[in-house]
Amino acid sequence: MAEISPQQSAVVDKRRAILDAAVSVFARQGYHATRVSDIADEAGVAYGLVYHYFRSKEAVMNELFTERWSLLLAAGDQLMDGEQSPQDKLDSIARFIIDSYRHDPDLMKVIIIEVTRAANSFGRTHLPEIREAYDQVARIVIEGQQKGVFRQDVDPDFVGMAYYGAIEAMLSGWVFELMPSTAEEFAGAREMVVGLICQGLERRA
Amino acid sequence: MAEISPQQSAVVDKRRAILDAAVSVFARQGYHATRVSDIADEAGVAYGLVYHYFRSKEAVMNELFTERWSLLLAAGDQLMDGEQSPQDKLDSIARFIIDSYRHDPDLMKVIIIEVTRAANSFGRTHLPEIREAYDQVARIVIEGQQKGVFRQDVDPDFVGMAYYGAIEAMLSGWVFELMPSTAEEFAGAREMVVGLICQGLERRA
DNA sequence: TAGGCTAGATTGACTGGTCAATCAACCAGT
DNA sequence: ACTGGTTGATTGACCAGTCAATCTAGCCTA
Repeated sequence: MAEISPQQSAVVDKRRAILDAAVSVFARQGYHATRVSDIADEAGVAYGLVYHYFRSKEAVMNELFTERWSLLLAAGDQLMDGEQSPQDKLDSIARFIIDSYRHDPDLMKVIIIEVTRAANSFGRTHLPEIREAYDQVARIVIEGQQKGVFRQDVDPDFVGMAYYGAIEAMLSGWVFELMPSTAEEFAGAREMVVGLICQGLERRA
Repeated sequence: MAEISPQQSAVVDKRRAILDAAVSVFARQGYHATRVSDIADEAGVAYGLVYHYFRSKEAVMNELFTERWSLLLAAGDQLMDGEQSPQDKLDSIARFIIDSYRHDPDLMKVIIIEVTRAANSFGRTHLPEIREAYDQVARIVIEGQQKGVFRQDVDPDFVGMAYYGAIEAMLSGWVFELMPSTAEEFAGAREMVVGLICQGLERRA
């Protein structure tokens, strides 16, 4: 049989294939239960090739995390300069994360479970980048406080952690199918977290 | 005479020693990085004795989790019948968790990191018990809605997850020393989460 | 009271299986 | 014939769990 679909570039990007395979295997079995041979098999590639492109199994995971997380941080940075209200900025952050999940559930599942919430394995390693995301929220809170729309008696850093904590919990609910994950659910859930936190942050008359 | 437990006072309780040792080793190295021999060494006991008292390394962890989590659930159950306001009930739950952490930081660290947040290893196993805790919060929210003090447009189950998510994030901050953990910090942090969520839940005029 | 019997506690060397990582050989394109 | 991608069998380390041997304490019997 002829090839079903010829690759666009002359050389098939095996490195990419390995990363994509890793995402789906990690998502299915979890990082620890995944053997390097599982990744190679899923990618349709020889075992050793994984080690040609990556220093170790851990390096594969790190690459996956960094690729996506840097997008998230970039989106957050861009937000900071915008003209939106602090509430809308918080909403945009939640939206970006949830859209990431909708767009590539496996990848986000892996990142949340194996890195963000796995605070003593990969979470340890990537703590600085994770905190950077908390800090973005904190900076939005400070802005809201300066503008007088948010109460003064909360610690911005603290809100940063709590905000991400709540969003993570929500994603976990979808990942583990504790909650339905239809398009309406995604939107509804986002409005709920953002609404809950924003009203919680409001300065009172 | 029906004296207290026969040989418990004379003979050192090795089973307890093993559990206590496991807590501190798990807290120090994490579950996966802990060898059974580490636990035995820390307990000052032979390797094989661990298997005399426990079916497996995993069974040790399960015992630790269940011992403490059942206390938490019991405290929550007792709360439900009380006369306190919904807000005070939410506060009591946060207080109980934080007090648990103050009383035995290593144990709570292990439970949070290896079970509660490790949603695809032990978290999977103990999902029902963990959800039970979310449900307690959800029931409090429902009560608040019925009394008319909480807004109607939030899903109680959702708030349950978000509430625990926020508290977990806070504990993680202490565990990983991202935030100071003095007595005042503990109290201040509790007031902050509870205040944030309760104001977020308030029905508006 | 000594001696012997039993059950349970305690020991740690050993086994069996798993898997990350290596490496020498093999190809394909130039 | 050289370079760099590609292969997969092999190695070597690690560690959970087993097991047979030893110890201890209570307890019965003579």
